[in-house]
Amino acid sequence: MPELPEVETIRRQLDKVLAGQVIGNVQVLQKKSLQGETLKVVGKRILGVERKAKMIIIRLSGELNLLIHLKMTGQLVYTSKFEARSTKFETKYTRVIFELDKGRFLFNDLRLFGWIKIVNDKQIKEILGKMPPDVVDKEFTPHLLQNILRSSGQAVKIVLMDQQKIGGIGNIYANESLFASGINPTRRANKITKEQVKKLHENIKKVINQGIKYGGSTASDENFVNALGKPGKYQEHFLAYERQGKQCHKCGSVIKKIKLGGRGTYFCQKCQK
DNA sequence: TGATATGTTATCTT
DNA sequence: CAAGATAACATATC
Repeated sequence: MPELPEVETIRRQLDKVLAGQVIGNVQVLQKKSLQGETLKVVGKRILGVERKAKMIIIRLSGELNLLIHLKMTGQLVYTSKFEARSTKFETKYTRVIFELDKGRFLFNDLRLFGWIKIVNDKQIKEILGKMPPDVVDKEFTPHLLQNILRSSGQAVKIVLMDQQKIGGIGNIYANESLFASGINPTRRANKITKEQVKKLHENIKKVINQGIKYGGSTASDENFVNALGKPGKYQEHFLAYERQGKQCHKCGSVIKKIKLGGRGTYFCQKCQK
């Protein structure tokens, strides 16, 4: 669901439409979805929208921030005041509504795993400081990836998705980058050769950037939409994810699906060793 | 009806 | 104790 490319897509759009606006009323329809003192953000100006791994950070005046994690089914959607229907995007899963001077944005979340936290600059700094580099950061080098993989005996796919180790990769992009690299997802991380690590590093970057380029992905069982309520297009370019039973684009044999760490895992037995 | 899907964390097991 | 495995969270859909 929302992984780095999806979250980045939302960030770019939100930054464009929200920057400079002032927060008016905040409607909390589901208490669980918003943590912190709501009243603090009323009257604050939105300075910009940033991202770290799969989290969105909306920077506010007064050294405040909205820290947002969409988890699996969260959506952040914006409507301007000039749009015909003011209730656009509102559903029974709308959890929080932020009213602004020129529009409003909603936090929709079907499964209630996602959250918004109101935190000050100091708290944000602390939280972000503990996080490892994102796959799009300069610090994410082949050398760093090698160190991460070398120190774990877990299956490589599980390590790639571990947010404590690397930021931004979820199930879709893990499957796609391993397919592109010809590496079996079940291979122990510390058994991957140096050349394979280099290839994997390259392909992670490639796949993530493709994902951003196509505005993220909305797979068949997912509900991802961008900040304008539109689905992504990267699913049209999947080579592994959700392709079980179909032909491998490289060798023509059949893509398999297994469960790894409780998650759907797709790969070609012939191409990925 | 019950299995399945997903990101992250809590909790259990080795 | 740490690493690794699995359950839990919520709910729509097949």
